[in-house]
Amino acid sequence: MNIQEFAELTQISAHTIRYYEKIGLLRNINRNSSGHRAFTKNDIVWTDFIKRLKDTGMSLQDIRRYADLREEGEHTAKLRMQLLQAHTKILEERIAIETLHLQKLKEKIKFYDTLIID
Amino acid sequence: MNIQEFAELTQISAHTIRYYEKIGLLRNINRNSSGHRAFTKNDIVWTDFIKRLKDTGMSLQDIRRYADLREEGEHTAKLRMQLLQAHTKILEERIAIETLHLQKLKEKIKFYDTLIID
DNA sequence: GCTTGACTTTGAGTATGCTCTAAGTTGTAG
DNA sequence: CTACAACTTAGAGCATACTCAAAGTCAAGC
Repeated sequence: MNIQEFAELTQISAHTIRYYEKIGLLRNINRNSSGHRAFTKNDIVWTDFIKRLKDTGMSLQDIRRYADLREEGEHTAKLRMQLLQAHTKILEERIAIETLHLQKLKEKIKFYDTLIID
Repeated sequence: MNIQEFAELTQISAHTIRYYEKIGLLRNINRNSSGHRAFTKNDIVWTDFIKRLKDTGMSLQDIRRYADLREEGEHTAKLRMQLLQAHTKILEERIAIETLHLQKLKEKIKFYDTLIID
């Protein structure tokens, strides 16, 4: 599929997709005879994973490091798993903090509620 | 207290504190006879609240709008409460999404685990 | 009274993650 | 065969949130 279809499916702009390729997040994207990018289903799977890492607060630089390891092959699988484990730990901590923040905000709202009578 | 003590207590650099004042997050900071900022306990309470909003993903611009309303006085209390309610909703949604991401990452780790035997 | 150190201001510089522009190429439709 | 839309690249520009630099002020200690 071409870049527009891929952009549609992944919900990432064509600009950003090219940018992701430029900084090494996307690799080995096929090209057709006219030099246009030809994306595959595998590219979608990988891109969705990039989105997941990004949405959970991983920097593009760190995602790129993961992509580097992926490129190096099977022998880096254990290391990649460890990186993912470290990341889930950070994520768990963030969810815990956000849950606390949420509770505090709700307390503040409750306090506002006692002040406002109308 | 001076800016260094305040920076220590709030865990925000003096640079950033001045920046926050410049963009209107901090207001009416007292000054001593030499023109140096003299922070109060109230400033700490408000700054901690700024941190909470920021840590839950609110932009400095939106925090500034909240600060504007706060400055306008009591009659904006209801509106501020509504802004906070809207923000808690966004936060709840984000926590839900992150929890899903966490689950998916753990599934991927489990999958790595079946691949790696050593 | 002069040095020292912490403060002050204005404005410039930086990192991240896009986002867009300019100039050019290619493939299909009329 | 030419117009046109969609692609290509390199590189500039932008928003956010800092972060720092330069030049100056001020109070306390020697």
